[in-house]
Amino acid sequence: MEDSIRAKTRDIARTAIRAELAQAALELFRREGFDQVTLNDVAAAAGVSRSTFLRYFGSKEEAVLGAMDDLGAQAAAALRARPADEGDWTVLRRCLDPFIDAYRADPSGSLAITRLIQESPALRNRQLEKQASWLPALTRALTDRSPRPRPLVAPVRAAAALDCLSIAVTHWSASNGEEDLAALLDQAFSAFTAT
Amino acid sequence: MEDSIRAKTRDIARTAIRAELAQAALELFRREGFDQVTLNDVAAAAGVSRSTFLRYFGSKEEAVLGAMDDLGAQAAAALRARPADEGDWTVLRRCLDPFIDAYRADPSGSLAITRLIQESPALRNRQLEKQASWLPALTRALTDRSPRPRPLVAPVRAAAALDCLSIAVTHWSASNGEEDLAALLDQAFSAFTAT
DNA sequence: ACCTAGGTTGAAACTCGGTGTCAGGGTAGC
DNA sequence: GCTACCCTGACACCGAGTTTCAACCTAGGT
Repeated sequence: MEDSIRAKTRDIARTAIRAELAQAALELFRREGFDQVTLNDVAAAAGVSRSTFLRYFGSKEEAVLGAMDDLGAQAAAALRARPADEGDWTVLRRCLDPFIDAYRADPSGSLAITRLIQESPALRNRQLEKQASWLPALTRALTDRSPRPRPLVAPVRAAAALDCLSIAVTHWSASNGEEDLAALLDQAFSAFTAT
Repeated sequence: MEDSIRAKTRDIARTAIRAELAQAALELFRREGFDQVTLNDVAAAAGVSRSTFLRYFGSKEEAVLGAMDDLGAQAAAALRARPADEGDWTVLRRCLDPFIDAYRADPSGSLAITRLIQESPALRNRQLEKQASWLPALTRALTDRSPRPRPLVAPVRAAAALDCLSIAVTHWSASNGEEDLAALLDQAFSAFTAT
C-alpha cells in the first residue's frame, strides 16, 4: 500500500513474464504432449532455469491452468452481483458467464488448452482440484442469498453447476468448438429444471 | 478360465495380502499422518519391501482408496437393477445405497478413513479422480434407461449425484458420524427435487 | 527324486517433480 | 558510490514411481 509504485511495476513485470513463460510452455506441451515434456525441457524452451519456472508456476500443470484461477473468483463475484429474487439455478448459470466469455474471446486457443487438459491425466486431475477449490466461495455466496438456507443444498447446487460447466466444455471440445458453448451450458442446466 | 484352480487360489492369497498391507498402512497413516509417512516407512511397517508394496498398490494413495474401486462398480450395477419406471433422481439416489451400507458396516473405520482423506490434499485429489472415473459407467447406465435421452442430461445428473455423496459424507464426518448418512444424502438430493 | 516354468520378491539404479538454500548480480533509492 | 532489495540460476536434496535383474519358492511333469 505505501510503496505502491515500486510494488505495482514489479507486479506488472511479473505477470508479463508469467504470460510469456506460459506461452512458451503451452507451445511445447501442444507440440510434444504434456506428459512427455519435463520441467527441464520447458524451462530451457522458455529460456529460464528450472528454478525460475517453478517460482512463477508452483507446478508444471499451473502453467496451463493458471489462467483459470481468476475465473473462479470472477464467478463468485458474479454470483453475488445477481439480483436477490433470482432462483438458485438461474444465478448459478449466470455466474458462469465469465467462463463463456473467456472461451469466446479465444476459441481456438481455448480449444487447444481444453484438448491438452483432457489428454493428460495429470492436468485433468489438477483441473478437478481447482474446480473443487472454487466450491467454498461459491457455496458461501449462494448461502448468503438465502434467508433460511437448508444445510446441504447450497454446496450441492454449486458443485452441480460446476459439473455443468465441465461437461458442457467437454462436449464443446468434442464438437471441435463448433457447437455454441452457452447453448450447451443451458442444456446441461436443464438437467435440473426439466424432468 | 481353464487353469482356474491355481489362478483363483493365487488371487485369494493376493487379496488377503492386499488387505493386510492396507491395514498396516492405514494404522501408520492415522498415527503419523498420510503426508508424513514415506513409502519406505509404510513398507517397513508392513514388513515388505517398497517394491512389493507398490506392486500391490500402484501408489501410496491406493492403499487408502483401493477399497472404493469396488463400490463404483457396485453403484453402476445397482443403477441398472432399478425398475424402468423410476425417475432419474430416485434411481441415482438408490444406486448410492452400496456406499451407505459400506459406511454403516464399519462407522468408526469409515470415519477415520474419511478424516484421513479430508486432511490430505493428495488423498482428496485422488478421491476426486476416482469418483470422476466412475462417471462414464454411471452415465452409460443412466442413458440406457432412457428411450430418447437428451445429450448432456445424463452425465450432469450422474455427476451431481456423486457430488451429493461427497458432500453428505463431508457433513457426516463433520458431525463425528453422529448424523444419519442416509438422511444427509436424501437432504442433498433434495437440492434437485425441491425448490 | 530331479527339473523346469511361472510367479513373487527384494535390491538397486534411474527419472522426474518439487523444495530449500545459497551466492552472485542487477537496480532503485539514499 | 553505497546500500538494500529482489530476482536469478546453480546445486543439493527428498520422495514417488518405473524398470530391471537375480534369487527364490512352488507346482507339475518326467
